[in-house]
Amino acid sequence: MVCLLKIRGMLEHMSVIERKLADFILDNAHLLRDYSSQQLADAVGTSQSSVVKFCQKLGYKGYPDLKLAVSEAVITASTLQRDTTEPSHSANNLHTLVEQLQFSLHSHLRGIMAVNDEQTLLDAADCLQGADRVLIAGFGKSAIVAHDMQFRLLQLGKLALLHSDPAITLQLASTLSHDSVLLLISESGQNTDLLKLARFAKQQHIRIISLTSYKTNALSLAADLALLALSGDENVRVNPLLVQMAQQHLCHILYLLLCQQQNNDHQLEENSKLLHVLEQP
Amino acid sequence: MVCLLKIRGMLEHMSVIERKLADFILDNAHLLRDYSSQQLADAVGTSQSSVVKFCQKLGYKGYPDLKLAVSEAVITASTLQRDTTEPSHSANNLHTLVEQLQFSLHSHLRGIMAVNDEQTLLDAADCLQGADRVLIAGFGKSAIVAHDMQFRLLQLGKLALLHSDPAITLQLASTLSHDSVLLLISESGQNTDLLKLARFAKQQHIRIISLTSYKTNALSLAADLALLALSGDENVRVNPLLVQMAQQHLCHILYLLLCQQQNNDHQLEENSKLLHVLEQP
DNA sequence: TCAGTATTGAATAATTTATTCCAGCTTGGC
DNA sequence: GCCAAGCTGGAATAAATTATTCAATACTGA
Repeated sequence: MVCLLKIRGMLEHMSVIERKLADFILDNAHLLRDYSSQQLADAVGTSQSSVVKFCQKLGYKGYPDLKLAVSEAVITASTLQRDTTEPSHSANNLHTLVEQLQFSLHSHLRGIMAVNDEQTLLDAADCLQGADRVLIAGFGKSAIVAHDMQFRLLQLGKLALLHSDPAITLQLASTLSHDSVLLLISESGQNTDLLKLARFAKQQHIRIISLTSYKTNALSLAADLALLALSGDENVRVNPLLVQMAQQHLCHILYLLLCQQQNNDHQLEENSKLLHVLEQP
Repeated sequence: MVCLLKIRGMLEHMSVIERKLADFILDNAHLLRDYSSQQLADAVGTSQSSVVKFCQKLGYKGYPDLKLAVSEAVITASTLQRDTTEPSHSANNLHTLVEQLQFSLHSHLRGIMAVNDEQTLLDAADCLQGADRVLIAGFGKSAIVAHDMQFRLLQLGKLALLHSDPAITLQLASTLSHDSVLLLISESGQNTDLLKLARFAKQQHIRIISLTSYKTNALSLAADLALLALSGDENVRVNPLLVQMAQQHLCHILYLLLCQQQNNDHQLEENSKLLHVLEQP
């Protein structure tokens, strides 16, 4: 499961041969079981050594390691499908749509703990916990996630800054201290404004947490802690939804971790009282 | 699955060493993944060649073949277990947290089609489809959902208005026509500003869609179409997350319905090109 | 006891996988 | 536009893993 997601997530950053290998594996995951590295190389039209290098680049020890991971993915996928009464082709259009969306979402969220190092998540929570203030930056579609995260942090009584204007966000950055944290949210990890922010924060020795959707990108490289919300649904319309939901899910996990850490329920209660007052006429 | 059964079935007819091998594999099936034939031989106290012969005797081509079969068995067993016996109380805190969150989320999203009338959803999509513009209103935590929905609609080329200030939102409402739609998002359905908007829209005969979290409330009563994103987790910290995710999920369903209806992929592509440009340095 | 058979492991062959090294290509700086 | 640096991919080769052979030993039934 995770393995194929990982491959899909890296598709963009691959060379021609790597891409061919990736495509073949994604299309024929079930065949890989009976392929040796040489056979795979022949099937794709490359050399055996390139296959091995491809595996290692993806983070596997070698070919057998990848092969096993892919086999696992194939099996879990098929069992999961069997279990969740899989996307039925019922006569009803709407129900099918919803079922498929929920199925994809469920599968993708499950992959989160696999692509993110456990320690990184804990560290990120610690980092936020210790921060005197957090500047969140995310523009475009990432703004939604940023907005969400800001709300969570405020709910915990943590000063979280966010502005939709990149220039003002930069100004806000200048108010940060060494104890502050910069949280950068971007799907591609290439957004110029965020990179500027990252550069500034690096100069000032302000800690950076990134939340992106590809393993290696300018932002995650610049970050002290890099969180990932991979995805990789082939449906162009569904994929962005999944990526976003995955990002928010990660934020929610961080939020719950922080809740646990400070374990001060009264803070939360006060806040919910506050909101309750706001909702009253 | 089959593999381990097969081994068990042959236990009686095995020699001493074979028996030792079988026992070890049955007891440590999960370890086999990382064992070479030599390592297994050492672990059992026999020779590597005996391991291979054992595999062949069982009907496998060789050691890697058996290894793969055992791995498959382990995985199917564990996935089945994970799926049926829900939130495991594993030693690991973080994993437990995440599993529970995902489990709750999955269950709650599944309930969406039960609490929402199918026709209402379709009508809501039609309604949005036909609107010349959509004014979205949602404050506080609902603002995140509102933000999300605005983004989706804009992506479809639909003019969607949203402002964080209630007063300005009211001003925006005055620009609506009979062909417009007002989308009101609120958890409780009691927010005064939203009720004011609803009252105004009613006077002007502007259609209202509500998205709330309780079956009967002032907003849903005032709305022409009432969507529901119920929840009800006992955990005070998790519940708000679930409610919000459910609301967003509903928005996403509407979005996908609209996609289907207009079925104009090029609009989407144009937009993604647009975003691509924005992401470039 | 002894021939016949089965089992085992050391040695070795065969296969598969991993690494090294070099050629060709792209990239970025001057 | 050119050169250096770095990256990519493949041939050759090394290393590792797996499979086979074969001889020694143990067991079985007469």
